[in-house]
Amino acid sequence: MAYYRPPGPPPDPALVRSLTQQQHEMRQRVRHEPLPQEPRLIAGCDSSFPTPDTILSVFVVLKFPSLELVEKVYNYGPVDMPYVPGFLSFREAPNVIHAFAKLQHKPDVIMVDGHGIAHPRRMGIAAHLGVLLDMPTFGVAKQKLTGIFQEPGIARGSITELLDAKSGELIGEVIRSKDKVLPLFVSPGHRCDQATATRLTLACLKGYKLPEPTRLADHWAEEFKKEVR
DNA sequence: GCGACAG
DNA sequence: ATCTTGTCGC
Repeated sequence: MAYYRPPGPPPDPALVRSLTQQQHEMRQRVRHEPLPQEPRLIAGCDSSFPTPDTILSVFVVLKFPSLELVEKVYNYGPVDMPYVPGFLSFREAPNVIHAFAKLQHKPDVIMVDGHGIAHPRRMGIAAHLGVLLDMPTFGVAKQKLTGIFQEPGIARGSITELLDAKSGELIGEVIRSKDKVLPLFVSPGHRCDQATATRLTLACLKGYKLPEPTRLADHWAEEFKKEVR
């Protein structure tokens, strides 16, 4: 845990206002609903940074529910936007979109490494990408960004709700994906609902803390990183 | 006023 | 996210 974080360069107030406005507008386009049909292909998405100013985004596509890997692609490019909590998508989405375009097999749903609506303005990167790609998406994050919750039981499969501290609104679910490991934060992005996000996450567990789509995207991000260095 | 703060 | 060794527990 990061108990203390040294102060980084202060984010430009004007930029933050602009990005906040963009999120409010995009939020109006988000829809929550079940998938039209059971997915045949599920994708995993993740990004890494080979150097401080370059980003490498990865997409893996797996058959569902067998979880057999059918494709993996990546895109590598420069990053301009700095990291500001709550505005991660503006820094990563552009490159992620380019990686998605390289896929030969378009998935039925995308599992994103990060939050869906479990975000201050309900626009985490999973929701953001869902709107831009007009694809069903949901987020699986390793750390909480916002909300309150009770610690789920230590047994794999235990689940508790992630609620907005002020309104009490359900913004996600906290899932113990493996015995005794820190829980995951799962929330719908776009064209997906909480029940589906949680169900698919559980269906993609293979004994590791991370579900296969995200775990493999993470793995290949490390492998591809060697190629661009 | 005091914390919290995805990747 | 990224930089990093040894170490604890199943």
